[in-house]
Amino acid sequence: MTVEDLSYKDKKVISIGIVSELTGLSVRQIRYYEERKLIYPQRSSRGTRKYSFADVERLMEIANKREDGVQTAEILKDMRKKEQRLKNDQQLRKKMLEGQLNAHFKYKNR
Amino acid sequence: MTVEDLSYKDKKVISIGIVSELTGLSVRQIRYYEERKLIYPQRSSRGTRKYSFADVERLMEIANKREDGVQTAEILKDMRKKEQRLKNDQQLRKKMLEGQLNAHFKYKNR
DNA sequence: CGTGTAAGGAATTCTGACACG
DNA sequence: CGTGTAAGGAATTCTGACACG
Repeated sequence: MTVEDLSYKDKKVISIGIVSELTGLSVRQIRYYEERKLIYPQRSSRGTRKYSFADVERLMEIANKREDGVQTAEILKDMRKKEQRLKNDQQLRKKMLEGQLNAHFKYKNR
Repeated sequence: MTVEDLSYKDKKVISIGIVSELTGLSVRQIRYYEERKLIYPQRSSRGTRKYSFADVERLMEIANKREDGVQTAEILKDMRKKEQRLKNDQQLRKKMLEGQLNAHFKYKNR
């Protein structure tokens, strides 16, 4: 996946009506999930909401959980946990890389 | 690039207003280029045009050529030539692959 | 809590046409 | 040829609120 492709996934260009078609959710539901901090659309100059493909996928996950009876507050907690795990993983990888670099320079410079 | 990423680039989900912002072209210009067969948006259920990121990139190419004074008829010809070259290349590659396979089986089976 | 709906206003989109050149 | 614009209508989007539960 190139940098350009990433920008496709995260570029906020889809209007709420299309998102509704794509996800099967009503526009009312989509706006409500925003109110509950589950999703963050961008606003265009005149105030209409714009979503990315990543947002659409996130909304589909939310829809699945809601169908299983999970409340929005619960979904929010799960998402925050997931993000935390991701951050921890990234820090761990960073630390391991630093360790390798240190070991490398110890051997090389002495 | 995975199959999913391809679908992002080619999925027609962007309304003409956003395309106008993204490309700097007026909606009048975008509709006109469609009239001249340079671009093929999809129509939603109620008739509004929907564009993909690939369409947006194509429109930016068109904009560049128009700035250089190239007429739409000329741009259309160039695009058709380009597509033809692409097809020829693909056929050539296919033929070469077939040749390799033939050579392979000749040695193996006799 | 989560979602539907009617309300009123603003902005978008569509088509066919006239204008300029 | 390529683009702007006014025209009239239809559909979208927005917000705050009431309703149900």
